[in-house]
Amino acid sequence: MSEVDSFFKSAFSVDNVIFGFDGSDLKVLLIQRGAPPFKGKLALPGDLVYPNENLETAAERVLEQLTGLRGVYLEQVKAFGAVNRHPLGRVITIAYYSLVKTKDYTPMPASFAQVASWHTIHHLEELAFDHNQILHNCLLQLQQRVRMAPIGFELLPPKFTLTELQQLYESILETELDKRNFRKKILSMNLLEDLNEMQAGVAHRPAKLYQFDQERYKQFVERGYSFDL
Amino acid sequence: MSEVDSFFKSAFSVDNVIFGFDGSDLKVLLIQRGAPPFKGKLALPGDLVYPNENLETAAERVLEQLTGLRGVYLEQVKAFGAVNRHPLGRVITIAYYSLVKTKDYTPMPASFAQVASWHTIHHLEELAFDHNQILHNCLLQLQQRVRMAPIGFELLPPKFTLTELQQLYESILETELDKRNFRKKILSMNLLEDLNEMQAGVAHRPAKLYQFDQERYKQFVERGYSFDL
DNA sequence: TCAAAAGTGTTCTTATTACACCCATGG
DNA sequence: CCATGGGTGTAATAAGAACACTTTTGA
Repeated sequence: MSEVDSFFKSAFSVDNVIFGFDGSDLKVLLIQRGAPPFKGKLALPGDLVYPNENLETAAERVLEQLTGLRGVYLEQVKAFGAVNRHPLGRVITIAYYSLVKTKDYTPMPASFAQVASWHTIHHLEELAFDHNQILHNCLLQLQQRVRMAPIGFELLPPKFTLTELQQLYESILETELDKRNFRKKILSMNLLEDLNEMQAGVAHRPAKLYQFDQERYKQFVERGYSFDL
Repeated sequence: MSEVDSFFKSAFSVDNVIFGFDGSDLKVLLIQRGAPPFKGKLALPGDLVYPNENLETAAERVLEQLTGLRGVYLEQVKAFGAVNRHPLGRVITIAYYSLVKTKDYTPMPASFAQVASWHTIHHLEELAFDHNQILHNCLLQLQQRVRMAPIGFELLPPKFTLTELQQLYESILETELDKRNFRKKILSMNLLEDLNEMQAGVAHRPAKLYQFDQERYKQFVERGYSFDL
């Protein structure tokens, strides 16, 4: 084999950290591996990238095969390429994270997965490959992202309460926030529309429902902001 | 060729955006390509990654072959993998940026380069491959980084003036800063040590020289901060 | 009537901004 | 003596942090 050929004895994959929010906790969608290596272990959903496929397309494909979802929020984090990260050969992987509304998710066992299920982010067991490290890096990037631009629209149902929004921020940032200060700040951005509707069927005073102002949401995504809480 | 084999008909490379600061402007070290494709065009220094080489090691190697420098600041940004980004085949590249003191740099024509030289970041001509896009992304990441942790130590000589430090921030962030407010803020961090030395040989009132407090610098790098200017 | 979460303002402290003049040196 | 950049403080404004009680509903 010529030297040049040896450069082409490697493959690349994408791995996707799919975040969801169930109303109180930030979750990640993991699969149980159906084949060696690491058969039976929990892992991030991922696949090899086809030779004529863009990286982002591959990440979208993995997501769609697993969840049936298209057009969701997806962002590349970085590449992981330690020589021995894959036991069967040199495989570098490009990590993405995506944000999905858990209610839109309908389980679809994909070719690369036997079982997919939601897991709480914190205190996770050991995952296959270097996936703990990948997950950790994606979480860090999400935590940075949430301070620069709004992401609630991607993770919350169309109508939500301020407490749900606050819990979303708290579970992403792993911190507690002051209720009054949070409301003051988020409402002062004019990002939310009061729907003049109430929660129903809860065993306490019902909360007002809000939705995002789409125009303003887009502006914030594009121009960014600093959201110190 | 089997389907599995076709996954291994691809290669990966690293490309390195090497930033330097000449005392007034932020610069990037570019090479003139000595071989096709894009022969004669300016490009980021980069190389294929050896089959048994870690990505970061490859980025360090490119940097050292070009500049002779080891142990400098180096950070991965992301992967670029559009199907047609390389005219000769499927090559995805992992982009890094590094920060060097321009005075430490001694030109070393590497195998992959005929000429290397510093260029101002803004208003660059068209580069080979997708290198304009890569450079732009690396600059964005540097701009974010500089708000989270100090980077002056990597780019400035051991002794520097407050005005030099301010010009560094201004050229990275592409903005103008108020002199008094900048000094107030940076000095209040206790990050700088007054050396009780002065500039000499300048045709104006000589400036005080400072150096970084190594311990405190390390703390800030690890714990981060929010540096809004 | 109890439990549970919703909703609501003010004060204090801290950080940010805007702004203009005199000083020390080399040529 | 002139040109050049170095060095300094204050007042006004804005943002952030801390904090406790009343309301509404279902069980």
